[in-house]
Amino acid sequence: MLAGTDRKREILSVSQRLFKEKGYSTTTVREIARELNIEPASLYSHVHSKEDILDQICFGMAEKLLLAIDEVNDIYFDAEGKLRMMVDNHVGILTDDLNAAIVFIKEWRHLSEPRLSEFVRLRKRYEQGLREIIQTGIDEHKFNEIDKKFGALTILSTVNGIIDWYKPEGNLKPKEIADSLYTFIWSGLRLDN
Amino acid sequence: MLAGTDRKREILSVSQRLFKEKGYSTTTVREIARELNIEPASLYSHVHSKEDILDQICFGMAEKLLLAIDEVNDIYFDAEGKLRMMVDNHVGILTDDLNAAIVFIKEWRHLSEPRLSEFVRLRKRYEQGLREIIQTGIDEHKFNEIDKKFGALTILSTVNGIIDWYKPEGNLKPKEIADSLYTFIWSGLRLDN
DNA sequence: CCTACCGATCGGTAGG
DNA sequence: CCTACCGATCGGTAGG
Repeated sequence: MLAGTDRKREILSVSQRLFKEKGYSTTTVREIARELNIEPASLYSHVHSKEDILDQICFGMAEKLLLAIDEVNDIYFDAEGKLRMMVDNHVGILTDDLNAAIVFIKEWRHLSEPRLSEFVRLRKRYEQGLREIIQTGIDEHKFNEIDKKFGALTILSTVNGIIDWYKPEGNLKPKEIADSLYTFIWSGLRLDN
Repeated sequence: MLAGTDRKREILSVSQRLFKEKGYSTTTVREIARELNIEPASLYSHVHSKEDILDQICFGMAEKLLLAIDEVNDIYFDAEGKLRMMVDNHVGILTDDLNAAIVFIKEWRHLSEPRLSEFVRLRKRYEQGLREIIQTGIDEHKFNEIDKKFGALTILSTVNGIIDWYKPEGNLKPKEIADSLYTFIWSGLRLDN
């Protein structure tokens, strides 16, 4: 299977949690190994390097999000539908794998070249997808002639912000968060009329 | 003076830039020293430790922001005025010292106890100030009965998001950014009528 | 998956 | 602000 062996998935899972708690740089391969009750050297049978782990977390999330936004822009035709589904997908993907999402958003810059540039390219493609949604709204005379880049980045930081406070065991469910955020963003962009 | 000697301010300035570029953990005291053309050991005449540098950056920004939001809640009486001035202050403080702002927002968790807890307390006080603004709007029947905590955190991530793309040499000035963000947030929270 | 190990580098101190 | 230095720890490899 694509996700690798059981052991490999365990390594990724433990690493995500540690990278989230202490940051990538501060987490040591010794800590990861200890949580798995194996020797540090044994990790290297499953991953090429510490950065390899970060790489798989970051690109895994990036691919999920890109797939989702491409689907939105393929299927929906009006801005309202596009925005609603985009926010719903985005919140769903982040909350579904919160540790990975936090690492993806906060630790990607510790990737080294050439993967760093490849990652930045994927992120730009996502922003481009967001701009397409905003452009649809402008064409429909629903949105202000807002600077599309400004709008895309503002939407992104608004939805990504949930990772700092979302708690799976809390009473605010992903679907409700997505609904609130959609309303907030839609109203914020909407032309007054 | 409060900011310390010239040399100390140079150390903070160089550290802010390096912490922003590479993250706190990945930056070494040797790199900081090299940029100042001194030996690593010489840094310790001006700061107690590497963490001491991070401490001063994080608490410096926190104090500026707290002072500003307290002023807003003291002076302005209606939600529109409060929100407008809060966004303006917040964007102004972040953009005025962008490197420090980025470190403040992204690296504070590398503080160790007991300073870490003190920092978190300051951040909670700021969120409390934001909730006070939202409450004012609810009392005036301008805002939806939005969950105040959700609203405060969403506002925060929306305004903080600018640090990821703001460029001092760009054509979008802090005042314009603040105006756009204010409109976005105000409309997003506003009751439809 | 383990034992045994390595070169590099880390933050920081002593003493001037 | 420098010279000289230290104990600790890092990511990773060889070889089984």
